[in-house]
Amino acid sequence: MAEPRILIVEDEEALAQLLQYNLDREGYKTIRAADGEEAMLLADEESPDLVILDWMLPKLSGIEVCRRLRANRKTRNTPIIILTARAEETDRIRGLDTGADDYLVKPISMTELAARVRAVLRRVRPGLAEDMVVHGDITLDRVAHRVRRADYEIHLGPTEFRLLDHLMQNPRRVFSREQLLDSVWGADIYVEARTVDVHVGRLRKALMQGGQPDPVRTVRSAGYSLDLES
Amino acid sequence: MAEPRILIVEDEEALAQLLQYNLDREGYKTIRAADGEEAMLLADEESPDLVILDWMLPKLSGIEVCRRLRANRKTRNTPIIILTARAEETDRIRGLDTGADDYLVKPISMTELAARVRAVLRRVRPGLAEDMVVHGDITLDRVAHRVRRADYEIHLGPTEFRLLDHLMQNPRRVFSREQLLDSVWGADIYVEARTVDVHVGRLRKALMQGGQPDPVRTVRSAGYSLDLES
DNA sequence: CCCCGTTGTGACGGTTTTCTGACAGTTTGA
DNA sequence: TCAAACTGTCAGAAAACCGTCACAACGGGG
Repeated sequence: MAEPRILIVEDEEALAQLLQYNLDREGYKTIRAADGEEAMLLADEESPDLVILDWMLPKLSGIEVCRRLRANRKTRNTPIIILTARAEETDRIRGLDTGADDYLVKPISMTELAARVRAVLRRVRPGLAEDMVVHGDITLDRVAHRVRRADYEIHLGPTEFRLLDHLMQNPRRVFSREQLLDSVWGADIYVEARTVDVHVGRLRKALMQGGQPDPVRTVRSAGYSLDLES
Repeated sequence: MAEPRILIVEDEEALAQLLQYNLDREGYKTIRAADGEEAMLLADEESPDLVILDWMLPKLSGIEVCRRLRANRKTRNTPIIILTARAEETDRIRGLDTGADDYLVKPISMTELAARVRAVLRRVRPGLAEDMVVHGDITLDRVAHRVRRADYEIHLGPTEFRLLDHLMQNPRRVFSREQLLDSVWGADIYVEARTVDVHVGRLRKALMQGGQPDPVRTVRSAGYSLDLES
């Protein structure tokens, strides 16, 4: 579940496939919706990390999809990149004010699209694009798949690794068990919410080798967060 | 929270003043730097919420400023909007990959600039706009689930946390016990009205660690309100 | 100044939430 | 193919929290 999931909302078959092909190659997981209604459905079910949205769509217009995504609590903070054929300024402004994060004018350059996607994702999930994440004395290396803490080499199982990775992307932020299940385990797979506790426990034990303080904070009836100091 | 501060990095006097004038009118506080070195200095000192950066600058080029801002821990997450005269795609990509969040091609439309600024700030600052509440020396962070008062970290149980959260949304306003029960406990669940007293008491005790004055005002036969000073 | 409705607070039993060790099934890699 | 590593679930223990009560303290009107 490490790679970001991107929802592509585009009715033109050819363009959609082009987008999917290129984004797949960049290491993203792509989902496709052919019209506005399907988009809303998938956005809710899959909770993607980014939505690429055509401005002209059958059934629901892009602007409407945009507005609804912003209105829905679950998708409120999901970034949106708009694809538009019309380059008029008024349209562009309207898009940004509806809550879109960026837009691209057709015809689209794939290199530029990739750059925009990286920029937007970096903003929303800082550390995602980077190979290393550091928080306090904890270092996580995505490439080497290694974790160190203050001169200790820490061995983590796959799940604990992804869990720590996710927590480190937004340090100090509290994630509910459900959120963690969604983003660490995956939105589709079902496991007991209590399972998170167990893995947090294992993560703690691993990270506390050598008498280091507990880096995970439990927030009663809310979830967990990565947080050194106290 | 106070109005967002914007650092404008632009060597052309005329354009700089135009930008300042318009952004001031939109309710932002603006700071001005005339070259790259001054920009780095001010960015570090003032830690603005957003940087508007000309691509062509004396002393330090825009791309260099951009890179350095991203390298500095303090300014790493500060959003950057780039102003460029050249519209070549390669340049645009380079800007975004260096860590810029958006760019505008000169000549600049002020309406569009305002829209971009709004869009970028909304993305980056949900933390200050709605996820954090401040009243006097008390700070409540909904995302990190933390409460601080004048350098003291305050631990609150779930109920006290929600209670304080609610009181802070309308400081100085008096809430009756029934209102508090409705909005903090929930309209459906029934508990004794006096229970509010107990939790207010616990909240007070927690908030007064370190000899701080009592921030909760009791209004006889009416209710409670959050109110520093008196 | 006294009375009485109102509020503050320590104590306490009960409940909810979290922690943790154990365990059985599954995957992985040599 | 087999052992080691990993995973999810569960149940009991521990911890944190909750609501209620009893009584003390308070404060304003009479």
